[in-house]
Amino acid sequence: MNHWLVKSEPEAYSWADFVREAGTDWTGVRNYQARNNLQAMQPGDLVLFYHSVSEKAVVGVAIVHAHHAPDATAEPGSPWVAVHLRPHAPLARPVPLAALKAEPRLARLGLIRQSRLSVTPVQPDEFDVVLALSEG
DNA sequence: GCCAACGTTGGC
DNA sequence: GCCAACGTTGGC
Repeated sequence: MNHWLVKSEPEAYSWADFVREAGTDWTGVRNYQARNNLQAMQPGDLVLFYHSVSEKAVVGVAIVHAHHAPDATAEPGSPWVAVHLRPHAPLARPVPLAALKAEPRLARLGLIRQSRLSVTPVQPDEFDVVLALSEG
């Protein structure tokens, strides 16, 4: 199983919206590197859900429910894809970006190294560290 | 509000 | 194919 992190501005689409809808097609990604990451997602993969801009914290864990399909919000024939995500569990407490940056074991986290990339892989040990921070 | 990072576009 | 200009994202 692989692990990932997706970003969303909570003003545009929040964890609360996601829970209310009990899942969503993760559409709107228009960057090839991020798209490649969407294409690599498999059902059952766990995905950290990060609120960017106003909150800057990891707030929950989603699970990949269906692997990639053409993004219905993109032009037909375009290369963009979406996966279907469902809520898995909220974090016990949100983990702020500052806490991620302060943790040496997360120094190589994609979110930190490439802050603009909206879909990034997460190593299993990094995933565990984030969960531990939310419980600590 | 500013600015760094970075992707895209288009002229040459 | 190079690179300057420009737009967007997102942290500070």
